[in-house]
Amino acid sequence: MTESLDRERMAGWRAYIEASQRLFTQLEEELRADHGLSFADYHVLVLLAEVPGQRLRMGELANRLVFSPSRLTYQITSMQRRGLVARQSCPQDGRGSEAVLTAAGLLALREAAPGHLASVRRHLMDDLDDVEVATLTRVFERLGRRLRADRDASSTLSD
Amino acid sequence: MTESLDRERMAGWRAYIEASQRLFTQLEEELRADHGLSFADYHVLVLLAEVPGQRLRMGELANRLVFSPSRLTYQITSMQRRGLVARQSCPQDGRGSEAVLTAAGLLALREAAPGHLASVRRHLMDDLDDVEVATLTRVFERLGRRLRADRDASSTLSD
DNA sequence: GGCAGTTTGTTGAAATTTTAAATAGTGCTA
DNA sequence: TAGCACTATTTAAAATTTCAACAAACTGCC
Repeated sequence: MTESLDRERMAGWRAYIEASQRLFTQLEEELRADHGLSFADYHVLVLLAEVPGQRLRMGELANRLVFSPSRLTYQITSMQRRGLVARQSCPQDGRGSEAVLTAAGLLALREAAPGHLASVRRHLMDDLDDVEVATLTRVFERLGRRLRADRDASSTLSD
Repeated sequence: MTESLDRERMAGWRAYIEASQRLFTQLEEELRADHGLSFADYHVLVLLAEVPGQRLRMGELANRLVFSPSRLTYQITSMQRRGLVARQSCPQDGRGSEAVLTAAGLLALREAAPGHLASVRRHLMDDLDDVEVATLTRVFERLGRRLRADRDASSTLSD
């Protein structure tokens, strides 16, 4: 009984991971072909655009993206070269620096977003009914909260 | 109205992608730390293990993993070096080759699977009720089917 | 104030991974 | 059998990621 329940859950897991992998690959391809942006590029632009001042500390950005510090440095340097973001040293903390969305970055996001969101709708959302959307949202918001909490907890283990 | 519906759907999308990214990162970390396997390694092992003869043509494997041919060659060569798979030329088609699961590969999978599946349960499945599992399964099986169909269709466009 | 210990972010070198173009070998078909 | 298509690999280059050091700046404490 637990056995068959497990099997059902594992089938769900398999379906989830395989379809997600495929979906992410597909979306990244379209984003790159149509707008020259990687998934990470796009995600950075979104995160910066929706925050007051359109700026975030490197550390905070790394947390949200689940990137290592040096990986984020690389990512931001690359975006800086393309003019999508700028770097500013942090007023409050001389060690820190902030990534700031540039006008070009905002423009790039505005150009990419409609097409990208249309892809998301076409590949995923349009096929879901309201109950499914609600369940999906609930499940993944819960999961996200829990994973963030886990991460915070494990980084505090050394205390 | 369509407006607010869209907003709900987009919130769902955001939650889904962020939590999934976090989950996959976490699971890959554990898999690598505990068993020295990448997600791709593990996935190859699973695909080979569950197919009769424990062997798949390179092309078929590439399709299932959504890998380019040369990327798969690299992946399999790496696993071959570690003794997890072997290569055999295909009897039916002299051009082709097959990746075959080795005893060591099967062993590695058997060692890794319980811990990995436990992680999956702990991070994701244990927190879902039956209705949520059913919805998740249904949604992603449908999505997977559709994405596979899309890919097949687009590769046949040249006809 | 000044020192020890942290934290923040970057750097540079190395390792890994991915891509793109060219290639070798085989199958199919006119 | 010639020509074209298909399968997979090779090669070199590019892109990405990690790791270990590092510098600068903050903290708290004496």
